[in-house]
Amino acid sequence: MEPSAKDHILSSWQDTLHSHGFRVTRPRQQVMEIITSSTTALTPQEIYHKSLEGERFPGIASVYRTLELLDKLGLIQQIHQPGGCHGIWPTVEGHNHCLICRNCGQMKIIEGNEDITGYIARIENQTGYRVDDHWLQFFGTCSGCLD
Amino acid sequence: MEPSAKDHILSSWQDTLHSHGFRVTRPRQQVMEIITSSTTALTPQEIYHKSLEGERFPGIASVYRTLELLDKLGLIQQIHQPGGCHGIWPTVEGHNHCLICRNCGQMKIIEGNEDITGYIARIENQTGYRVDDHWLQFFGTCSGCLD
DNA sequence: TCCTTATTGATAATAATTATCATTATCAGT
DNA sequence: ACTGATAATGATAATTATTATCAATAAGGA
Ligand SMILES: [Zn+2]
Ligand SMILES: [Zn+2]
Ligand SMILES: [Zn+2]
Ligand SMILES: [Zn+2]
Repeated sequence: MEPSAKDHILSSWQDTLHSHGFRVTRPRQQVMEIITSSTTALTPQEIYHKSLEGERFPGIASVYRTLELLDKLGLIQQIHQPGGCHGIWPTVEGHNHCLICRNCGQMKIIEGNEDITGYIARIENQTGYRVDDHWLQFFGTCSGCLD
Repeated sequence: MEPSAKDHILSSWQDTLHSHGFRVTRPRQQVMEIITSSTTALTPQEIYHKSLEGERFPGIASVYRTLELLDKLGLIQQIHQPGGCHGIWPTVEGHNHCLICRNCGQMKIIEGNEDITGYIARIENQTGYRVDDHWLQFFGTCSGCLD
């Protein structure tokens, strides 16, 4: 069985930890494993509760500490939704947009290649703002939930 | 002096409260006044602390209760940002996007007339999702902060 | 003005996050 | 593989944000 995308992210994250002088500990591995194997953006509490399913699990403080570290290293990002805003998801290289199923929470990352530069230029002219970033996210129903 | 846009929103909100059988009380008026006169999206706590500047002010519980009511009536919405997600802002009629200054927090609402329907169709084909809504928000620097 | 009752304020309870510190375990150096 | 320095953990206390409770108050119709 070839290594999955998840395994690739996991080992890349461990390399990043090591190369920054951070230790790869069991609690950190557990949290990273949960994040990378999820199909939905999980909250810190959800990550903690998932970890309880194992026979050994990290303390809640270590979950938060790991998330803080992964965030500082730019490995994760927060996903915002109308119903809740602490969803954790691996950072994807380059500009992108996310697509979330309202029903089951399943997430997809859309590699961003849309052209809204014209729209942005118009907004800058209208408002006098200089725009340097944007969030574009889509909400809907995934194919599984459509059936 | 002609009535400002803020006064117009305020009296419209009071009408909405009355027409739904809710009383227009002093605490509610204070919270509504703070929200409608702000140039930035305020958190519940910020709204409460601003209210303390007056000689009489609502209890923190009434601030939350008022926000809950305004939200239920669709009069306010939450503004999400990388740094924090409980910003309260008056709802604007129709589809729109928001533009936030990273430096001072000043907000502008852009009446949404962008054309991303082609992009959405492409995403639906790629992913099998049905997309029914989206968030598009811009971050940058306002003209005041550019000087 | 009076009366009904929706709403408030004070505060307790709950929930989420952060701080503290003695103990544990990673991993570089042998 | 063993050892030691110390980064990191777990348990728990502290802090912060939000919600629930309930007797007292005040909005607004009669
Ligand atoms: Zn958010
Ligand atoms: Zn779904
Ligand atoms: Zn500004
Ligand atoms: Zn739009």
